[in-house]
This record gives sequence, C-alpha cells and structure tokens, in this order.
Amino acid sequence: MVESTTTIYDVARVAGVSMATVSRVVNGNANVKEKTRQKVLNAIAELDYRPNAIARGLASKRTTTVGMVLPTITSAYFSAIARGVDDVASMYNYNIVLANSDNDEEKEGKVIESFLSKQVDGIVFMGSSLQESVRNQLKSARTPVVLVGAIDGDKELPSVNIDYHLAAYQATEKLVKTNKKVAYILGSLGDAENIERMVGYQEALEEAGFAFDEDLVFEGNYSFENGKTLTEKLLEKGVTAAVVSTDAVAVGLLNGLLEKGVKVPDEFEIIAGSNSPFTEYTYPALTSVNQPLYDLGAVAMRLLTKLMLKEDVEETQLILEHEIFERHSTK
Amino acid sequence: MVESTTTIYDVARVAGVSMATVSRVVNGNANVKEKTRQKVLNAIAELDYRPNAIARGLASKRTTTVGMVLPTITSAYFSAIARGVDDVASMYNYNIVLANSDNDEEKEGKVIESFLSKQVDGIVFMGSSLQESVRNQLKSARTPVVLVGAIDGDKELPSVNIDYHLAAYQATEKLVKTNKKVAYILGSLGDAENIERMVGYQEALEEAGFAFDEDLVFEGNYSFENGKTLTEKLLEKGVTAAVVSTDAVAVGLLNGLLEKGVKVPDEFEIIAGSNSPFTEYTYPALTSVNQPLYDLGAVAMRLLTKLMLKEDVEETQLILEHEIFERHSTK
DNA sequence: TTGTAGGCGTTATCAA
DNA sequence: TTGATAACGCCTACAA
Repeated sequence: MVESTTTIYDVARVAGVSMATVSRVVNGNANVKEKTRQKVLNAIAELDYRPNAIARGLASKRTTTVGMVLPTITSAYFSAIARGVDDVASMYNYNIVLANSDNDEEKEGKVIESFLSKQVDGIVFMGSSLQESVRNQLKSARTPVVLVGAIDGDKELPSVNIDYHLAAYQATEKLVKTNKKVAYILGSLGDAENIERMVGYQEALEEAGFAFDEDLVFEGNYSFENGKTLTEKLLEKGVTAAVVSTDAVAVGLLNGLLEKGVKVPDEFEIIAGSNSPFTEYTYPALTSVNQPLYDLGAVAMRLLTKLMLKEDVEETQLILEHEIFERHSTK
Repeated sequence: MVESTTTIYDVARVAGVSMATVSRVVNGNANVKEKTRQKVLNAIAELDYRPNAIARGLASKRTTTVGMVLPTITSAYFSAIARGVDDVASMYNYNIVLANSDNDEEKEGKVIESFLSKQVDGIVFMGSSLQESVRNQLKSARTPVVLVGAIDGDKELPSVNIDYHLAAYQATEKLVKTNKKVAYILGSLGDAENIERMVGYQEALEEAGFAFDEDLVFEGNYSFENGKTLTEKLLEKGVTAAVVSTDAVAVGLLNGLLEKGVKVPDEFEIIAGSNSPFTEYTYPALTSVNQPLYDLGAVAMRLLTKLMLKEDVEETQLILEHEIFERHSTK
C-alpha cells in the first residue's frame, strides 16, 4: 500500500469525471446525477480518499474549528464546562483546540493570537477574570467569541453565566438563619462576578439584620491548601458558617475543620459554590450551589454556532438557572 | 480600520520587497539583510499582519497541531495527563485539538479520521482500552502516534505508562501484611493493563502464602457510585482491605464504609490507584499509588515531538516511575 | 541577498 | 449536469 496522499484529482481520474464533480459529491451538492455520484463514491472508497481539511479551509475560509481557552483543564469546574462545549461542538462537526492559560494575561493574549492565526471560526473563552487587554483583543477580532463563567463589564461580548448575585444571596440567606457569623470566601475581587457575589452576600446579611463586616470576607486563591489554612482564621473570629465559592477551597476548609475536631454541620456549616463532583465525594457531602456546568458549556457553544453561522440571536447575555443542592454540610 | 485579511503580499508591497523576503523574515531565515528585515518588520507592525497558519499548513504540509483523544476530559486522571501534554505541546509551539471518546470504539474511529483529515502532525491517544479496529487505524496512519496510559499488546505503537504489574504487586504486598482478605477492584479485564495488575496482585498474594481467590477480584466501572455499591459486597465476604485502581471508585468505597460506621483504616484499609487530587481531599486522605500523571502526558508529548521531527528515538516503550504515597487509609 | 514562479488540495465562479 | 479555471495565502526551489 503506497502511502502518498491521494487527492481529489486521483478520485476524478479513477471515476472518469472532473474534480469539480468530485468536490460536489463530497460536499453533498444535489446537482449530480445519481449514476455519476455512485462512480465517484466507488472511486473514493477504492482509493481510501480523505478530503484535506486544510486545503478546504484555505479555499472556503472556514476551518470548522473553534478555540477554547480556560485557566486549566485540571480544574473540575472548567473541565465540566469544557465537556459541554466539546459535546455540542462535535454535534455541529466542529473540533476544539484547547489552550490552558493559567489565568495569565500574557498567555491568554498569546493563545488567542495563535487561534486567530489558525483561522478558528470562533472562540470560547473562560477565565475567572477578564483583563482589559484581552477584552480588547477579543472585541477587535473579526471572529465570534463567547465568554463562559466570565463577565464582560460592558456586556458587549456575548456570555453565558449564572446569576452569581442571586446565588450568593440565597446561600447566605440560608446560613444566616442558623448562624450569627457567616463568612464569605471567594476569588479575587478584581473579577466582576465576585463583586456580584459580594453584593448578594451583603444584601442577605443586612436583610437578616446583621451588619456587613469586611473582616468576614476572604479573598482566597483557588486551592485546597488555601481552604485548609483558612480554617484557623475563621475559628478565631468566631465564624460558624461559610459560603465558599470555589469547591476545592470548601473541601480544604472541611478537612481543616475535621482535623480540629469541629463537627460539620453541627458546629460549622458550609455551602460550596459550584457543585463539582468532589463536593459529593467528601464526608459529609457538601451542600452546594449547583451551577449547571455542563450546560453552561453546551449553551455557550450553541450560541457560538449561531454567531458563526450568522444566524439571528435575540439575546447574547445568557443566564442559566442554578439551584442549591442540600447535602450534609448544612443543618 | 478596514477588516479584510492582510496577506504577505500587502506586507511585501508596503515594505517594498518581494513576498519571498517577507516569508523569510517571518520564518526567521537568516539570509536577509538586517536593514531589509527591519523594513519588513515595520510593515508587519504597521499592517498588523498575522500569518495564515492554514495557508502555511497547506504549503508546508505541517500544521503544528496535534490531536489528543481521551475518554473524557472531566476525569481527574485524564485531565492531569492532558495538562502535561498541553504544556509540552505549547513549549514546542504545537496546539492541541481535543476529542472526548467516552471509550467508545466508534467515536474513537471518527475522531481519529477527523484528526487525520485536519492533517494533524501527530496524535496522543489515551483510552482505558485499545480496540483492535482503533489499533489498526492508528498503525496504518502515516502520522506519528503515542499511547498514554494504554498498552498496545504487540508493543508496536509507542507508549508511555507506569509498571502496572509492579504497582499492583506493591500495593497488595503492603495490605497483605495486616490483612487476611485483600480484594482488588479494577476496570475491565479486557484491557492489557488490568491484566497486568491482576497478575501483580496474584503474585503478591501467593508470595505471602495466600491463595488467589477469584471472588475477591471485582471488575468495576469507573464511578463513585460504583464504589459505594461495592461496599456491602466486600463486607459480606469478610474483606478488610482493598486495592482500588480507579480513584473515584476508591472514594466511593470510602464513603460507603464511613456511612456504615466502618473505621478506616482501623477496620478497613484502602489503597487508591492513581493519586488524582481528590485522594487527598477525602477524610481520611487515601493512601495511593502515585502515578506521575502530568509527567506521563509531558513525556508522551515530548516523545511525539521527536517522532514528528523524525529525530532518533532509542526506546518507544517508556515506563515512568511510580511510588506509593502513604496517607491515612492504611495502617 | 533577493525575486520569480510553480505548487499545496480545495472551493467556487462561469461557461458549456 | 458537468468541466475549466481562477482564487485561497503561503512555502520553496531555482535564478538572478
């Protein structure tokens, strides 16, 4: 079996037609006589012909490829979203090019450049924060972009999110019924979504008649270790409940508490922020805000397909429903 | 700002040189006078020129893109490997095209076809099992392939793995010192690597003077729920320790035990199989075989770069070192 | 050191 | 219903 690439010309020759005709049958163009189509199909099978997507991309200016940038694929949160993106993408015959950015502005810029140079038809962008430079880069690209789990302050870029404000409000509201000191642990306040959460937290507090205390808000990074470290501080301040927006941090906190012999939920209640799988793996399992991670990705990709195909889209700022899964870290 | 694509010709015109020269500076060819180079660079900056990777790919027959197929990116095990792959890939300026196969033979076949049609320069393949059809497809491709965490029985395809046999042996050996009935829970025995594990388990058992009992080997799927369900069966048979090759299953088992009030490790010992992050998140944290997941991916991708660049490679069957992390689910 | 010209494998526009 | 024949944007001998 000689292995030099077989082209559309080879097929045309074997089938005894012109390459234009071969192109037509490959692309499902109706204007081909059935008999001719069969001849071509046979030739294709015989030669084991496989269209060259690169050449096709050059000629058609469509690559059926979309770029996906996320902080890191090892995060349960982002990988769940990514799965939703990929499923819908393959449903529409797109391939996903993956890039880990580590939330690093420079890396983000680079991978977006690289995506554009590879002529992706669209970009799905996830990132806990959206830097100014990146936002501009995205906005000036003539390629459709959809943000997931990230908010563009000006709401210019299409995006898919949950209502962070409401989720924070509800979680806090729940804890404040049985606790006097409820802490909130979130990511950087540089991110629009975390600001929203803060406000929700604050509102629930005040409605319940508690004063907002800045000292009970913790900006954390995203690690398990970080959660563990926080334990002592919380205990010192007399905190007896916490809403934790990052799951890994919530698990860390839980472990910290268990190690100190603090009983959960009897002596300390926890609500985690996004219901990634391991909130269910802990013992006790964590009550948590159930973000529809997979759906966020799926809906984002669906929206992107519309944008890429220039279909009409009514609304580009999508909010998906969340709920609170009660498990065993709350009373 | 008019937004029609600017090509190498535009740059050539503005710089007052031929397009060949532009191509040279873009590709870092040394044969360009410094002064000319500067003119070109300026023109590039002025026009905000970005080379079209698709056209480049067509002309050069290299896309600097590699395909990666894995069962599902939501698995902590595979996503850790994927991260290693991606890091090394971007180090060598390759992009990763991602595809989830769900271990489904048909999907695997399809995505590999799609990768080949997109002219990827190489393929990284992960999958708990390697079906005959897929193996043949991979072998007959004129594109380099590297397997990760998957064994080709004939050892024809390059691969990167740990020594599953040894790992199973060591884990069993450890448990058998303090337990009379040690179970082994693994994935499908249709996979070469699981056969290896079985043998390791059996050897350790026999060396310790215990008879191998088929009844203590459990073929499980890969879910948390599955682990939980297994609890009762294990207890019924009087098992007091288990090696569990899939982490999620191990965590499920742990939870099942805790729910029944069985003390870990005092009354039951567990060793998990791959040290994905959440083995550390449980309470007690799970002792586990530490597979160097990130490295598996990184090494695989590094090997693939050599294959793609047709460099000499001494050995294509790579085995990485593992160890056993003692945490708190063993005595 | 630089330029010319012929591909690379398709798609797409016109004619026929 | 089919077939020529330009693009598409770049790389790469080969010449100059």
